[in-house]
Amino acid sequence: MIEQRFVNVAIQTPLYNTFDYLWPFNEDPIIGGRVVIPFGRQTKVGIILSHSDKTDIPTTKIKAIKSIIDSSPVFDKDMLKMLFFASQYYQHPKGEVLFHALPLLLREGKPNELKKETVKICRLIESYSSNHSFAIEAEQLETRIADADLLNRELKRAPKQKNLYELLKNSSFPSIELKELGHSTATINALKAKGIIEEVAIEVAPSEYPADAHWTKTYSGANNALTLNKEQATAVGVIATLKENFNTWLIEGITGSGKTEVYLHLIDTVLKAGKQVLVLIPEIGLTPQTISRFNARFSVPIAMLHSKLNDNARLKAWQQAKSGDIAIVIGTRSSVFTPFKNLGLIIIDEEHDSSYKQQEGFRYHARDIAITRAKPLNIPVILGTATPSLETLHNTKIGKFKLLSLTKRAGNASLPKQHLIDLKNQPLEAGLSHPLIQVMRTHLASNNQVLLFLNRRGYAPALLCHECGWIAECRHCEKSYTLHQAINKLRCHHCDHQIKTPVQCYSCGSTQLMPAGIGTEQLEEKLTQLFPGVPISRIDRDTVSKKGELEDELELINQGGRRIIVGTQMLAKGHHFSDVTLVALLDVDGALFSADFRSAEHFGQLFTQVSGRAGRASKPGTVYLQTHHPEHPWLTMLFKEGYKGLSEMLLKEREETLLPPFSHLACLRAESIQSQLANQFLMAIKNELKASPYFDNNLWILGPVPSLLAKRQGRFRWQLLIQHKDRQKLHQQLNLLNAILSHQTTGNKLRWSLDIDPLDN
DNA sequence: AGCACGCCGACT
DNA sequence: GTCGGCGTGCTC
Repeated sequence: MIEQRFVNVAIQTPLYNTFDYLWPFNEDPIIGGRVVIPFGRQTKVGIILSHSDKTDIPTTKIKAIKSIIDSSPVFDKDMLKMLFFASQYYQHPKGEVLFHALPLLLREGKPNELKKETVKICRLIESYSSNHSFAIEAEQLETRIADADLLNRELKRAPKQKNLYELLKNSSFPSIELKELGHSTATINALKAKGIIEEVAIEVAPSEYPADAHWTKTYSGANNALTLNKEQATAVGVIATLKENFNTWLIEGITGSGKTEVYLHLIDTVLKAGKQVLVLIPEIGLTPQTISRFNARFSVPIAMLHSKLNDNARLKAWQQAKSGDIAIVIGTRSSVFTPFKNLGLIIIDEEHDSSYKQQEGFRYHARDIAITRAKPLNIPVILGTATPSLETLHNTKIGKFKLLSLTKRAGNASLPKQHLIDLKNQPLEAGLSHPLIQVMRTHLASNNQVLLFLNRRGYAPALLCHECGWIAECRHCEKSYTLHQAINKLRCHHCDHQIKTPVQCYSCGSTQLMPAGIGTEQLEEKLTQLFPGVPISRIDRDTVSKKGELEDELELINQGGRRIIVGTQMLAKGHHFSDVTLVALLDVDGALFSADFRSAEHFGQLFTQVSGRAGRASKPGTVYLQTHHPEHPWLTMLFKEGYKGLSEMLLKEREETLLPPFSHLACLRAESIQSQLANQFLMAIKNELKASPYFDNNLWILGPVPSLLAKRQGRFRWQLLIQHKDRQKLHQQLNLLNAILSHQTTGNKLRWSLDIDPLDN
């Protein structure tokens, strides 16, 4: 009897099961390797998960693997295990999760080979090389010596050329990529002209470095490291001594306390141990300053994974991290799936940042994935932020994470002084109160810069009829259009719809249409009137949409070419302005009365981050906040005890109301063109769930309720909030929910998605 | 998600 | 007569 072999394969498809195939080859299947398979009428790429000599699938259905792509796995055991866990945790199909973790070219079945590169190198012309191991005949030896004498004479008055010649002669590499070593083209050309060296283009595979040139062998410590203060040194010391253990550390460091310097010192100790480092940063956090800071500090190969990288570069970084040729990977959310040969440390900067959560498809949280990855590797994870998320803070309290605080600002810079301006009954000029305008004048008069934060782009958030009260609304989203006066258009900020600004009211025909509310465009206009001749910079998605425009504008600001800076959310992160002495938040009242239970937390984080943009040792900063509710408890707490105090207060509230992190959430969302379909679908699901014999009565189901944005792009959106005090039990119920969902035939009239640990609700 | 099959309206 | 609309069902 002939032994049959079968393999279980994951395929990129929204199906929750994996598929068995006949293994028609003599060689053994490689777990985690890719294969080409027939799938329905299509041909697809699959990943082998396991193999066996039997299958439950009837033999008539079984098809054979078409071909083998990989001779070694694209995922190692740890990675596969982590991805299986993620698939289960986020209730997302295995195939989708696995393929999501691969670079695009590998998903498509392209070979996983290190692409050879053409490198221009210089080397000694044969007769001048001393690196021959074969026997040299006597007369050849004599000419060789003569050549050497000639060389010495010829290069006597050209020390740089001689230097280069000696380097090539004595180096363990017979050839060298010269630009890297800083030899001028003049030196190279001179030696070329003398017929001593030649320039050739050769093909090299990135991993074929001579073993002694690999960074693990050559790394001898960081360059230009700064001296740490006591707190920083303690943090580095504590983490470094435990770096062979899994631990999640929260470095809670106020703005300017030098978190990054702590990261850099720790990276140094990990690199010295020959291990690699993964640094995760928020979506817009990869500034040119960050890049140059890392490059200046570490003479090791570093990969920066940003959104504008092409597929080949992405694949190359993936391969080089996997082979161990790259020492440090710095990247956004998706970089958490980068494979490593010998990972020694994961750093997550600005841990509270919501861009770590994927908001569509496979809705993972990169911070939580990072922690699951680090555990079996027994390596530390470092979360750094001035404003920790309540989840993280809670984890430090229950001892799951270890807390390290940095409370001192570098160079003894003091924290900005904070003031509230009560807007009640105040006359306003484009949202600016007179006291604020006065303060601005004094700061500008002493030659300082002023930063105004207004989280609303455009001219005005609404266009209103003065006679009948009609508001111009996007019919796809049922939200008011934002007026963009410069382009004379009304734009919907929830979908891409835009129309020409109407001259007449659609309802009563009146021509008395007026902008309502203030956006950055209007604020900028007003400022040019209030402060004639003062150069203003407006930074929002409308003014700095193209790549590099933001950098150029920031450069201009830091050179002193701008005096007033107006900006949205974009300004809250990363960039520091050392000549800004006044920061003002113009209108944050919306955040105080939002329906989202995370609103207070996010507001506290935003306020703290924006405040941190200003001031330095010699020029202390001042922060003003305008509000109609100066007595609001969140503001009172924030001004009295800062984010620390606010977050403690909010944690207590969450505990009393049993909201995360004191319970766990999942959100089932549905949307449909038909107004009631999504609502009815969710109701039916809820009923079926409750009718199940496995239903847990401690599971709370809230809804169906309309989403915060109840209509978007012409679709009505509803949601079901699912909550349980116990994480494990929530997941048992989610498995049940998923079983119900998977036998649902919804067709294309309705779209649904399940979000575990949702951030927006 | 693809991709087929299948059953009803306006066209060279 | 048939081209093609998208409803439904399947993928080892």
